[in-house]
Formats: sequence, C-alpha cells, structure tokens
Amino acid sequence: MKRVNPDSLGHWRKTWYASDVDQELDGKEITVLGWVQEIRDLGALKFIILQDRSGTVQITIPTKKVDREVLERTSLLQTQYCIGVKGIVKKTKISKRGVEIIPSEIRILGKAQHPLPLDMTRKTPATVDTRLNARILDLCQEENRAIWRIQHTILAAFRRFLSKAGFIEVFTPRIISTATEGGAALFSVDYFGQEAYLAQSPQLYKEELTLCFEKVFEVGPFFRAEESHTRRHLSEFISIDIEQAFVTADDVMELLEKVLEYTCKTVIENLQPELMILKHEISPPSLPLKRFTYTQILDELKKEGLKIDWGEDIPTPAYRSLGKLHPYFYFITEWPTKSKPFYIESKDSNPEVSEGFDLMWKWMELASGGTRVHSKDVLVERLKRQGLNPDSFRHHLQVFDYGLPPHAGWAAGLERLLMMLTGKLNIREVVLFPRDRTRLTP
RNA sequence: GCCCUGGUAGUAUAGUCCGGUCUAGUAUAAGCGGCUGUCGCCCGCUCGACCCGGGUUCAAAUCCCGGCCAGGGCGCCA
Repeated sequence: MKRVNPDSLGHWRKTWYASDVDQELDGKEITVLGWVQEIRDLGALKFIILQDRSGTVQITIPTKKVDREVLERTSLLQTQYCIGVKGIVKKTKISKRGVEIIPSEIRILGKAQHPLPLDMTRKTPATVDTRLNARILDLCQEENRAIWRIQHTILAAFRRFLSKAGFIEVFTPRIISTATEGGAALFSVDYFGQEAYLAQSPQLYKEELTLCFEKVFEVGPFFRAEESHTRRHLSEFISIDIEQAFVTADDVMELLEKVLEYTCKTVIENLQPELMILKHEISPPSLPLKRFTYTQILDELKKEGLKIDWGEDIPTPAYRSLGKLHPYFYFITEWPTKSKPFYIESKDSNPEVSEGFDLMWKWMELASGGTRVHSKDVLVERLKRQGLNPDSFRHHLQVFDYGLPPHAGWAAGLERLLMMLTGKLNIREVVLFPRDRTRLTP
C-alpha cells in the first residue's frame, strides 16, 4: 500500500451515479464517487475506470493538460481505492460509453491493500469458495449487484401482492423452547441457563395467528441443523410463509401460483439489464400450473424405470428425472399422509392421502404447503403417531380451544426462488453470507 | 454422516498416472520501466506457490496412512 493519508470527503457529494453520466452532460462539471476498477496507463494518457453501485464511467487523464495535483493523486491510485473525482464531462466518439470525465480534482477516500484476494478485473475468475472468503469484495462485482437487485424485487413483489390480497406481515419468535415440531434437527441455544432452540419454521405460530388475523405472512430467517452437503441446502435460510383462515390447499395453491406469476413478471418487466448481466432468460409461468398427484408422479417415474413404492419418499435422483420430464413449474399434490408433517390434513375420503402439496421448479422444491389439521383430537393423534409428545405442544393445542378456524398455508424458500430467477446453480452464490455445514465465516 | 474427486504464487491452472534437469511451467493480479485513445490495451523486467502431520525411498509436488478444507453426488431435510 502506498503511503498516503485518505482525503476527507469535505463538502463533496455525489452529483451523478457512474452509469447516469451521459452525453447530455457534455461540458458540465460533476462529482462522481466510487472505486477504481481498472487503471489503463498509456504513458502520457491514463484511463481510470470508476465503479459505483450503478456501473462504471471512464476518467481520462491527459497528463500534459491536467494540473499537477491531479497527476500526483493519479500516480498513487491502485485498483479498489475509493476515490472522488470532480471534473468536466466530455462527449467522445472514441470511448465505448461515448462519454468521459476530465478531472480537475481527485480525492483518495479509502485505500486498498494489495494484493487483493480476488482479481477485481475478473480476468481470472475465482471459485465460489474463494469468493465467499472475500465476500465483500466479491459483492462489488456487477453480477452480484444484479442478484441482490433481483432479490430486492422479489421481496417487494411478494409483499405488495400479499398486502393487496389482505395479508398482514408478522414476526414470530426465532428463539423457541424444547417443544417443537419434531423432525428436522435444531440448533440449541443457551437461554439464560434454559435449553432453547433456533426456530426451523414459523409453522405453529402462523397457524395460531389465523385465529386473530385470518391472513398473515412472514419473511425471515430459519435454521436447520442438518448435515446437508448439497448446492440447495443451507443451515440458515429465508422463508416466505403465509397462512390463511377459512380456506383449503386448493385456495392457497392458487394464491401461490398467482404471486409467483406476479413476481416473475415484475422481475422480467423491470430488471432486464440485470438479467442480461446474468445472461439469464426467464419466462413467466403460464397459469394454471400443472398439478400432478403423487400417484401420477410415481407412475411417470415407473415408466422411466424408477420404481418407488406408494408411501415412500421420492429420492433426489428421481426428482432429477422429473425435472427433465417437466422443465417448468408444477405442483405435486395428494402426498401420502405419513410422508407429510403431523399438521397436514388428510383427505376425508382417504386418510392415507393428505392435502399437502409441493411447488416444484424442474427438479427442485420451491415451496410446500397444504390444508392444516384443525381438529384438536386429530392433531393429538397425529402427534402420537409421529412419536411426538402432545404435552410438549400444550400451548399450541390450547389454541384449538379458542376457536381455531380451518386454515391452510405454504412456505417458499427465498434463495431457491432466487436461484430460479438468476440461473445460479449453487445456493451459496445467492446468499450474502451463507451458512452451511462447514462455513460459519465471514 | 457416507461415496467419488481434488488441494501447487493474491487468483486460476499445468505438472502427479509411470518418484529423479521441477532450479516447479503458464495466464492473470501486484511492483518497476516504456508508450497519447485505451476499453480483457500493448511491450520489457521483477516479485511470488507444492494444505498440515506421519511414513516408504538414496531421492517425494508426485507413492502410502491420518487430519483439515473444498467441489460434486447420496442421505438427512416434519
């Protein structure tokens, strides 16, 4: 690192984002603030590519024409330095963007220690692991900014759609007591000497809330202590949950496909530049989405040579085959009751078959939901059958004595939606600071 | 947790099968010098690496064992 103290920002404020500097500004004095992405030094002529959250703009320094202060500052610059440039915009036919800035003053606002852990010019791409170890630097890449603008848009679309549909956003506890839903492994927490756990889903709370609010949704992180080693699982993930009173699985499936369509359309309509950066094309789902029963899926798999007995779970390789047969969104319905959680209602006509469903995208599960059990006796029975102690659920069961309405809901994985919308194949790439079996930092 | 594959400069790779001119090659980044229109600029020079521990051998980046880490797959994922 060259010996230089950072300049102060003083009264400098950004007058333009890099990508907004265009030929219309020809001859105007502007201030841009950002980072040195690249320096191309041709001797008596130097080019600095300045990058900010919007994109890049070229600073051109004809060394014989600019003043000495600018030259001195320029000679100190290295890539990734945070700088401010005040200068005159010049229209040009030679530069690719058709515009450049001739600086009258340069301020160094933040230095960078070289060598950096990543090649910021991206001439030598790094592996996902290396990028995650230097995540903040990695996130400066244009492609990453595109991913998080898409995430922001997904969340905004979900919230807008659900709010319009009359849902209100709620927050349920992340710290819970021993009494849980069973199943997935939980992370334990020392809660003032008491044993506590990190929530794996808001399931029971959101069901209870239908009693007072009827329509609720929640967006937030949940935790699963599974030893998973795949590119679609995380220890900490963001779940988008809804729960609604006085409806069944069919109703919330319709809601799910509509919000999905709305979200996809919103991204396609508003974020073409981002999708271009990611070199990813998406088409919105055409409604209604196909619905296959679990039994139909088994038949299809059988034709593919994959024999699964009725009642068994579908193994990953079988899902991959399904993805090839159905390269789009589709529902799988009428799962065996025993392969679904205790709170999923079974059919009146056949207790072996449930009203639970999964929303699939190719081979990957994006969301799952169903009609919920709303008879206390049935729920107690189901708890027992899954080896859980009803006494641990007494607070939840009590709500059934307060007039719990029939209800249904679903949960969608935000990161998996993002994978679908960005074309990324490793879930870690679409999480700012992913947590998995071995990664706890940064 | 299991299986497969891998771990070489800041980054990404060649070399490993078949141990010995490997004094470890290349690209890129970084440093220095040169160049007035670059836009993955160009040219020259320089810096910089065999994951850790043990073993076999005259000799280990290379073979063996253990560990750690990574990638993929499987399982788990109510």
